[in-house]
Amino acid sequence: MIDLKDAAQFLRVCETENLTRAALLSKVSPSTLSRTLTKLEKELNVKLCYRDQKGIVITKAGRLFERFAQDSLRNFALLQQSLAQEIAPLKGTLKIYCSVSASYIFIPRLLSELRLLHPELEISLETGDPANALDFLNHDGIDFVIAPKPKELNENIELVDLIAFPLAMIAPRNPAYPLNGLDYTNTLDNIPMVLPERGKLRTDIEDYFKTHKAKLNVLSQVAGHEAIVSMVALGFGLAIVPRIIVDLSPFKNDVIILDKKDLPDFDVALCHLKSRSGEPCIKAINDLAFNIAPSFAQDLRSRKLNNF
Amino acid sequence: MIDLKDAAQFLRVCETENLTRAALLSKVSPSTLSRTLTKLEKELNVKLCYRDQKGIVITKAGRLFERFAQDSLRNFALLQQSLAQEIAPLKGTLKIYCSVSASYIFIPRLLSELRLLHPELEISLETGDPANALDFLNHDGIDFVIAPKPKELNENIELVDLIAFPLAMIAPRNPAYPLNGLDYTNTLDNIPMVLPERGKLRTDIEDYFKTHKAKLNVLSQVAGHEAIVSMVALGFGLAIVPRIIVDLSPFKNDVIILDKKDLPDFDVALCHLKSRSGEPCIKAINDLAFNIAPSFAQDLRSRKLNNF
DNA sequence: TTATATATTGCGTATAATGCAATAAGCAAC
DNA sequence: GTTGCTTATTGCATTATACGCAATATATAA
Repeated sequence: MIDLKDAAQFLRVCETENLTRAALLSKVSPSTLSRTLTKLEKELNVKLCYRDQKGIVITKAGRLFERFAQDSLRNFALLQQSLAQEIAPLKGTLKIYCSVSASYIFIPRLLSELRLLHPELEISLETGDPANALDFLNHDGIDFVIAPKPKELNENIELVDLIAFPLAMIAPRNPAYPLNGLDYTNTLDNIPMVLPERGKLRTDIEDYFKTHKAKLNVLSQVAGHEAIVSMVALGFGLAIVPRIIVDLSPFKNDVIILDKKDLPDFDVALCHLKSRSGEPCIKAINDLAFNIAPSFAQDLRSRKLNNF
Repeated sequence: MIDLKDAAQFLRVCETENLTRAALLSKVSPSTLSRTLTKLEKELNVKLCYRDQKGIVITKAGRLFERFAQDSLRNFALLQQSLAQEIAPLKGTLKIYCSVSASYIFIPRLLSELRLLHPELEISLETGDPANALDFLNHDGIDFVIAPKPKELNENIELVDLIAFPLAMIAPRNPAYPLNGLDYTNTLDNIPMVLPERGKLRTDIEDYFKTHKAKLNVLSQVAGHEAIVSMVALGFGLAIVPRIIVDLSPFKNDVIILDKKDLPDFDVALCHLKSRSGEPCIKAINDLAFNIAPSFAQDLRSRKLNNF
């Protein structure tokens, strides 16, 4: 019989029409997803999609199953909502750690949903440098951290993807800051950069320069993404930051966004210790985050971020 | 994530409120079903039913999940119907073997559904003694048999339950046949019985007398369930037959149905060789039977049996 | 008390799922 | 053509899961 997990994977295939990407989205290997497809087809006795080395094309039967999968998963989400009200409301204190940047993007919606379901639950929010946020899970009694998604997944940590922020490269708008006459629109090499002191964004930027074989000229190092925008606005150099940080900055109009299409995304996730996955509170929060994660992307698109 | 197989098992639990019986219906062991319940509860993070040595009581959350399970499985059945139309219609010849009794109960609906889906498929129907019908699968080129469900499941045979016929004990109505003055309403011992020559019904009756420690007095042996009713009507003895046979018999008004509540059911199933489960045609017919099996029970209740 | 019925759990086994690495095959650029 | 990139699939070894049997614990009935 059909497993909703498999149905969800098939939906990713329908969206992307690309097995490899769908596998990434589903957090399984392409081989697993390939086998899921054959399993579904054997179970349903129908060809769901034509597949060859060119890619994937969903069949008519596949579209029928897609609808079924969508309905089922929507119903399941609704069921979870209904069931949430049957759960004994959680009590105690929930400790969340996140960066200032993240806090005002995710926390409002997360907490307002949480208050509805579990009014008794006290929430303690700590903000700080996200660079080594994951360490807090082990030592500081923190239940969850909202952190940049680490490149290689830690064995002990379970996470829910919250959002993928596009990165943007920014330069000062004021023509009075010519940055020594460098033509920074065409080359990266040796451009003076304002960089975060450390953390995931820092290494992402270093990697980006490496793949472009450009020398990274670190002009100044700053703690906190927001401050970076200010520095750039004042002509201290160029920078790469999540675009959302630019949009929300009071200096937004003092920088220009350069056209760099190959910048990676800056993925943010809600993380907790895998060893605690069984605890009702951990599971409840995790499910909640999983359910509302898609709405963050919507919020991002509509620039509706903290009007709660 | 939820597997529809588990959801179906939970539905059986909701129907019976009894783990052991639900396990039987689902064809799994009670231990498996028990673990399915805990798995579902862990997955959904809710208590679905209270369970102790007295039995099972479904919770409010359980009822919510029951509705979800029903919806999902209904949608799945609808999906399968839709997909069936996408399948390349089957060709060739399908050979079915069944008893005369069974043929006019199941075959009409089965074949009319089949014709709709696969007009090209030729159907060859053979009728005969169901006693050793299963042997036909091995030797006689028969694809399916409709047969009494064997007590211990054969390793090589896969089956779909079609219906459970209640058995009924019947006696002649005509007071001119006092059967030697025996008070057969209170005791079974030594009552003159009309029995089928052999087959599942025969052994079921023998078992029934054994558990009641009553001597089985075989007055006459008859081939064919229908004829048994005639014999009883004519005063040759008492008999135990599927109640449906009585209801459909032209001698229906010449026998009376005795009040025996502990008679077992007479289960009928559609069987095929497990080794052929992978063949598209076998799978299609099997799925079709699985989907329409519940309607047989409805037909039985409403006595609507062969108006097709 | 004994017998029957209930659900659960320990344990060994069988089945299935998973990811890695290798493979095959199309496509594009040179 | 050839090389390099991308695509999906498959062999293989590992791990996880599912399963049923048998034993257990507990309640109900005789």
